[in-house]
Amino acid sequence: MPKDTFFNLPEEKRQKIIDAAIDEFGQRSFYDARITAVVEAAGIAKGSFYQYFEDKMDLFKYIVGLIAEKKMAYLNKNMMLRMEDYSFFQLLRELFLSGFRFAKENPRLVLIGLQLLNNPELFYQVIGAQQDLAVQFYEKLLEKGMADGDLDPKIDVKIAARILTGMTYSLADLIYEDGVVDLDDMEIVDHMLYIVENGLKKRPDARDRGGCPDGIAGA
Amino acid sequence: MPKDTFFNLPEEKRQKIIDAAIDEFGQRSFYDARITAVVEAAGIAKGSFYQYFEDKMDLFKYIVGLIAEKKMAYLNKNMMLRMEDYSFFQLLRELFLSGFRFAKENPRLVLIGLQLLNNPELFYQVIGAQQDLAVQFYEKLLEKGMADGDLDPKIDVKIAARILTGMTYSLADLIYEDGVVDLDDMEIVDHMLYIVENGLKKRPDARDRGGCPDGIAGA
Amino acid sequence: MPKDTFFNLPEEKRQKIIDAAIDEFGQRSFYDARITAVVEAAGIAKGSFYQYFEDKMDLFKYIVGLIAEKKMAYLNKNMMLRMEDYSFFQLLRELFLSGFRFAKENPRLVLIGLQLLNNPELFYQVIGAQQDLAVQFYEKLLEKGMADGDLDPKIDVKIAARILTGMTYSLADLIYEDGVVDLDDMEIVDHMLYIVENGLKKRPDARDRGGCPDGIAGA
Amino acid sequence: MPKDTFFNLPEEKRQKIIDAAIDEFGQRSFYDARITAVVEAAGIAKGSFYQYFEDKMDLFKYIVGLIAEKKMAYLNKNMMLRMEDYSFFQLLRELFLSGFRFAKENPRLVLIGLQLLNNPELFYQVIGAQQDLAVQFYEKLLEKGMADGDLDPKIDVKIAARILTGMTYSLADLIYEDGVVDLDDMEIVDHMLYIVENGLKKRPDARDRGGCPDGIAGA
DNA sequence: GATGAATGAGGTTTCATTCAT
DNA sequence: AATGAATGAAACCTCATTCAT
Repeated sequence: MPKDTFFNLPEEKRQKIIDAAIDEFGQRSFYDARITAVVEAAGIAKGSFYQYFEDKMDLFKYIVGLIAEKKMAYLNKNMMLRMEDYSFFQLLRELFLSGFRFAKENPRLVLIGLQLLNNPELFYQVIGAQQDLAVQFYEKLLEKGMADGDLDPKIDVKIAARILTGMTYSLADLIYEDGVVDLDDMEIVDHMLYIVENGLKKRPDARDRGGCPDGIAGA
Repeated sequence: MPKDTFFNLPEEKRQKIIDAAIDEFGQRSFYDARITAVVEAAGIAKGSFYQYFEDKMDLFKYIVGLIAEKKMAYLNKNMMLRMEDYSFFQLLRELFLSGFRFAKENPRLVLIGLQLLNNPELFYQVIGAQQDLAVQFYEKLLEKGMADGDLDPKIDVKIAARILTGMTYSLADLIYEDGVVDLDDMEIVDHMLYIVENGLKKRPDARDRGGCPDGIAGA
Repeated sequence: MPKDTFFNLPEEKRQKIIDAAIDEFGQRSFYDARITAVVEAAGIAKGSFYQYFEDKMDLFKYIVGLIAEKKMAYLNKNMMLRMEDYSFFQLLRELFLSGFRFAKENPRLVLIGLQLLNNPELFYQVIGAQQDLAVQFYEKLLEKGMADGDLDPKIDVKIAARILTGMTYSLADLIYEDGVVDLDDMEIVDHMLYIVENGLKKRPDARDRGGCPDGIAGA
Repeated sequence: MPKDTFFNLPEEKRQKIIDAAIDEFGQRSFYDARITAVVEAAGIAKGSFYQYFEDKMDLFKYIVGLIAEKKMAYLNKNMMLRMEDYSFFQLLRELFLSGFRFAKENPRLVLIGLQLLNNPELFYQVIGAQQDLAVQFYEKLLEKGMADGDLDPKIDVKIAARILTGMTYSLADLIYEDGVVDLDDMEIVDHMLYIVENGLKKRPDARDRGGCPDGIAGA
């Protein structure tokens, strides 16, 4: 956690430091990122930095926290507060859309997040022992969908949660490559969801597919 | 490329260096990885390292090449050579299975590969200008499946390719967390494929879903 | 250019660094000189050096600049500002004398300067594209002397400028070998000038020497 | 001195090593020159080098010796063997001409020589305590000229020897800058000699110049 | 005698962090 | 609270020289 001195700073200065840190962590890996660059961009003295933060990791954790917070803000709050009023697929669509919008508008922040995902050691230090929150959230959502009878009961919830989480990241990747997909935002999300929905939803005539997934195992 | 001197080394010594390098690159990012640590772990003099490799990047490229080579070896060669004899979903299953086995047996190597994926600049230096091969490969496979009439024609191939690539990585993630899923290998793959297959396959009565994905857009 | 931090240093410390640098560059070529030796002699931390200077070249350029500055200070300023009031040979004598005094009192500095002269590549990096200033200056001076009628018109100005420049360096050489010449400073200069003056000056009866230099060519 | 093994080498191989060494020492200072580069260019093994030479310095000394030898070869031998049959100025002209030709045809070798001149420490190690041979030679020559009555008796022999040596180097400098002087070789030498001759030669009416050099001292 | 791999000291440079002002 | 100079560990890399084959 940043020290009190940091939070006592005038809003403007604090923001400058945050921006500088995001810039640096967005361009270089945690280990490669330089406090020197941050303080220069923020226009503060090197010594001051250590009066606001314990060390480099302290700053990184703080920034990662901010990112998570900001990402949450992209969610439709009303919807999230009344989750029980929406169907599984409605909620899923909102999650994808908000993730997409966040990534589109904050590509630098996504990069920082991705860095964490693929560096378990770093992840452990920053996020601690807790499981990946996104996976947990999707698991909960899937359980609800299952309970509501929206989902194919043959699906393994844990695995489906992984797939959905992975798709969130795939979504992010699509941002970084201009022109790969020439649909507009909502369409991209809809195409993804079209596949997912078919993959997950309960269908009345599930019987015609036999004891899947075991049936597939024979292929 | 490593220098000739490296390939002239006794097998055992060469392997020790490779192991040391994999250890280091598996634990730290490319930029953070230390030649010093590699030579110490390998039990060679620092100067010797530079008689085997041009520099740190040279070593890294070599290791990445080894990984790609090893990963290829997990594929069922007969199947890949006669791709036209198999259905889309049969091929997909083989790809997932081989990816899964590789990840299961070489978790350290997967980590190094993942590092590349999320560092475009590094990726460019190591792999060169070529696009992500996995995505390209899945695109080709999907086009074939589409031509064979195995797939739902409403699917966007590029987006589906992303999803499948993403799932490959999700699969890898499952390795790192013991006990998250308590199914055995083939079952995990089958559960994933069950979802994917439902998501992608052509179904006779597609009409009952209306002009999806646009139909979904109204949700 | 050294960084501000260097100029903010207490005079004494700054001088210690300069002295250490001069010592090192005086004893070893630029490429061979060791920052390590400089910081040790100056009694500062290695890191500190890089807070004062960009790199080794930065330090070297600075030292060379100091030398040029110091050398200028040996010139009789009044005389240089009113060059038109003096004859060619009076000016030449002042130049030699100042060069001699500088070399006598700063033998280490002369060494560093000489190093530049015989390393065109280094010279180019440090001094830039400009021609050897000394040669240019002597050319100007000779042209003036020619215009004033002080010099033998048969002389080739460019070649004479080279000779004079070379003599400046010869003068410097005499410093390094104690006792080679047992005259005092002014006498050494006067003996040199005696030869030069006879060599260059216009003489009324130049006719009796025939079409020299071609006449000499027959010798 | 190189070891016997070196002299037992086939002529061709020996020459290749010499060429490689000259190339390297011509491009980089002694300290900066790399044995590695020499052995590569010569196509021999690193270990072999140390069977031919004691160390880097041993090679350097040998090369410098070769250069001196080669330079001597440019002198007109007949003339040098019968020095007493020629006048001071005839001999001087031959020396300049041979120096000029040598420099013109072996610019790389001159560079190596110049390196020595401006690094007293290196000079001492390579040439030993002996004085600069060129200066000594010019001193002898001047003494002879003086005895023969060719030279102005007011001249200081030691100083004149320096000037002449310096001019030899100036001559070398002129080689490196194409187009600075647009005369052909002999003309350049003649112009230099014209100045020198006027500067040094005895003139019948020396009286009209008063007690020079002291006369100049009043300027 | 020839080879070339092995060695390790030593060089420049970077940067997080401390500390005196 | 703010500053920024000082520090020194540690990184990459080069190269003369040795030594086993």
